Amino acid sequence: MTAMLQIAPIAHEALSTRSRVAWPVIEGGKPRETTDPMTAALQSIGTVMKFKRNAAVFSEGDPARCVYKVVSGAVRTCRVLMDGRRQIADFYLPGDFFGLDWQAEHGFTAEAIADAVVVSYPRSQLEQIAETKPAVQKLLMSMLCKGLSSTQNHLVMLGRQTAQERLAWFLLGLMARSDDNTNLDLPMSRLDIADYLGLTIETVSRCVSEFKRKHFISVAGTHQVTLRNLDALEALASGEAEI
Amino acid sequence: MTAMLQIAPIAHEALSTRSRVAWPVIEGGKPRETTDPMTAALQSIGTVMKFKRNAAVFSEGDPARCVYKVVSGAVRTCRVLMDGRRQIADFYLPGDFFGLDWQAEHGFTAEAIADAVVVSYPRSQLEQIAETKPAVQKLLMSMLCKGLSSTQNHLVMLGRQTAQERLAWFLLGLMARSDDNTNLDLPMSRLDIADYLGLTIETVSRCVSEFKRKHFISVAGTHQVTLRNLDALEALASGEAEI
DNA sequence: CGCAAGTTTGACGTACATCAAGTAGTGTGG
DNA sequence: CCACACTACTTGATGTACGTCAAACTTGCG
Repeated sequence: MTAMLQIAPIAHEALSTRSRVAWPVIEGGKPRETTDPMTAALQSIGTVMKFKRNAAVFSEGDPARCVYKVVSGAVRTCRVLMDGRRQIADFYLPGDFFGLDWQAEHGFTAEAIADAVVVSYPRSQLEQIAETKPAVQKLLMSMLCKGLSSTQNHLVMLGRQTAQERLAWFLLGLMARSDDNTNLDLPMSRLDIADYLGLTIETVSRCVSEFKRKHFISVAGTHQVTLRNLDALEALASGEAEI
Repeated sequence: MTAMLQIAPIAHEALSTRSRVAWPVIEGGKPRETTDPMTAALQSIGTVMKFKRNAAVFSEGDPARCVYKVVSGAVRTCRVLMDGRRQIADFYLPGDFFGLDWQAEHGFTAEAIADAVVVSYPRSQLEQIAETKPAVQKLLMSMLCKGLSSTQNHLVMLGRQTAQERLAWFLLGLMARSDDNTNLDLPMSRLDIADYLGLTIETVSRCVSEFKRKHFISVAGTHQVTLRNLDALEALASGEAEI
């Protein structure tokens, strides 16, 4: 509630890693960024940073000084309760912006799911640009609105959907973000999925098995999923009757 | 996903009601609005509207043409699944703005909880004002950010908290919104609370009884609650150990 | 290869949902 | 003022979806 304005710097723990790891396949997908006004205006003020798997980009309570964009890899924002329960608010894939809190402090911790490259944009400079360029201002607003809207959908899912409905919703959401390709690469672990969907790892695993049995999906190597029956998945995700 | 741009007008069903009902006691509380730049700029473009209990201010899928402010009464935003399951995204009390979707369509339905008076501001005019007055622009951004932040907190609660923790969180949230007065008026029904917290009406009722038994709260007439042990409630709400 | 981390599967427990009666509150008309 | 109905809330008995605990199985990197 009270903004404490702590002076702790943005977490740079894993900034200088140069590990030669294969980037997640996700990066092979079509780049989400075309030549929008934002990209041009932002190129100059961005700083490239690298993070190893599980390294924090920023932590809950850090002063919200920057906005970030995923270049490669993937990022999650989450909060951990005192007894270890964790809720993931969102996943960010290449091209996605995150950390747009625009308040005194970040309310969530952001961590790299897989080794990630991220560009950071100082908020102060971003605000300057926005004041002179209404197009950028509007883009910021629209990004915030999209975030709000997706968070609200997440809310409904967590409040009222069953485990199977949650998983179907999750898979279709991922599909929509990867140009409606039914071949999905899940950069995150089962635990991440569970904490995103408000379930346990075991329940997620059981639902995946159930979907395989019903031929809704097929799985290769636990991180490659192919959606095989979109109609059935969509019926589940939107809260229609069980089969 | 696809913006259909339907031409249906904003719901005006209950606009012209003039029923002489006692307004909820909430209105007696301190007005949340001081003389901010927004208020001045907005006074001219606002339209006052009245809604009877349960009347819709706007419905899911309506074109998002206006932003609204509660003058008196209370409003909820919710979504109903096909089989009747309902999730309430937020409650809005006098002074609160709602409907700030800033997208093609409203993602949720907004309904009056108690008979309500609301001011509507056309988005087109609001955008004009914002372009010339950066202060208004910033206020819009900050309102959006606050909404996002509160939705994210809601998310964690729905994903990872127990029934008792949810109720404690809810009561403390209401308290914070009413100038930290421990005497709360709940304008909403037990069903509304249940649908906000992702529970059933019976579970909410049982938790209220449990809190009474433990002397965390005392209740008069089902809608007047007094918080009697803030420490215990805060410990619960933030996910500390059970007692 | 070989180990450690991640995932799946099974047996069992529990918090919350569901179903079903009650018991306030609230408003209406005599 | 009470009788009536109606809606909202509470309480109890029982069910179930998902969590927990524990053991096997896979996967993938050193």
